[in-house]
Amino acid sequence: MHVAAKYRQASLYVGDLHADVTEDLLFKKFSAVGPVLSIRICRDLITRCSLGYAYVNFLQLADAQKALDTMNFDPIKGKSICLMWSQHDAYLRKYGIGNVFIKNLDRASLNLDKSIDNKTLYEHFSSFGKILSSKEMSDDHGSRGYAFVHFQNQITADRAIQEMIGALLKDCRLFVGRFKSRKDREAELQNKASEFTNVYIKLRKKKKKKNFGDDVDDERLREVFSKYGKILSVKVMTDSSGKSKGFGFGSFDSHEAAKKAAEEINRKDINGQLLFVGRAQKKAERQAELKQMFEQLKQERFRRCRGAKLYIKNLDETIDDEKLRREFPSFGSISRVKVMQEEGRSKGFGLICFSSPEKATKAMTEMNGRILGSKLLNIALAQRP
DNA sequence: AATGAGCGG
Repeated sequence: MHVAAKYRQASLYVGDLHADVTEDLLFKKFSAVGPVLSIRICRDLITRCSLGYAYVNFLQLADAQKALDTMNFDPIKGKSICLMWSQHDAYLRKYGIGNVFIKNLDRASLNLDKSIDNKTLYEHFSSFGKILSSKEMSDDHGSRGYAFVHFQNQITADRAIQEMIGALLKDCRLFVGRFKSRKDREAELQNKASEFTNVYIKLRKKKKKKNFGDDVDDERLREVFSKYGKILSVKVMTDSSGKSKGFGFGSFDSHEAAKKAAEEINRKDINGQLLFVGRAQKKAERQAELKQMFEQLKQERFRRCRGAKLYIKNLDETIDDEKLRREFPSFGSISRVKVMQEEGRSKGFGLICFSSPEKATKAMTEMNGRILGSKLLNIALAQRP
């Protein structure tokens, strides 16, 4: 066997190194398990700054194994090192075969020494077979409650999953499963969302009455939903005093029923109020969607009003949107009128959008300086931002 | 609830 090839077998990759760790320091540490042939910390060619990883080449394979078994996650200069067999083939390193995801780990204790948790995890799971790498994810606040253990082969990984799923670790019932890439996971969630069985229901906004009347309770909601299929549960959300928050949820036993309910009740009315019914979303998802819709609306409005928007200043306090609109009737279609308000009171200025710049200009020349209520109108073309 | 990142001479 070629010399280089021989030593490569006893070569360890050392990652997560503190920038100040030196070859000397590593040599002292790893020589404790057996003779070390060479050590190299990889550095930037120009600055010579540590790239945060190194190779430790042992003379004996058994010593490398021993280092891996006993020194993984040991802190050097306060930072836990991460030991792996040197593997130059990026495909083999990154490919997801044998990679296991673990969640619901205990994160109650703010454990600043992350090496302990990592060592425990590594020791626990190495009883199933050879591990390429493992890590419990953490941040400044401690464990994030999930981890990865990458086994050398899938059979071992599946056995570990089978044995460890539902196992108790520090009072936490673990979830263990095959690792899924972000892309796969997103696709899976998308799939699940399209097969929804939970629906959200509320009244579409009106000026005064925003939500359900107080007369819509669980029973009434059950009635509304009942003709679409078997209902597992309904719930009108209430505040701490038991008053309806004006929206609720229904859970069906099948996607078909939920879909039918959403399609058929949406835009129908209940006690004369128009309803919104759709797939129940998580709050963050709903908020993101609303935000995006609002942005789009704003942009559309901006495009439509380009060059045709007037600012009206010095407005009498008694003038609201409707009164302002009525004062500009003869200049063609007005697409939008808005009197700016603060706590329900006019701020004394507003804007009007016309269907064309010509109509806006005409309106301005004819209306500027006119008296409305008790004040002289001050009109200007809105500046392009 | 949560699905990573890392490889020289």
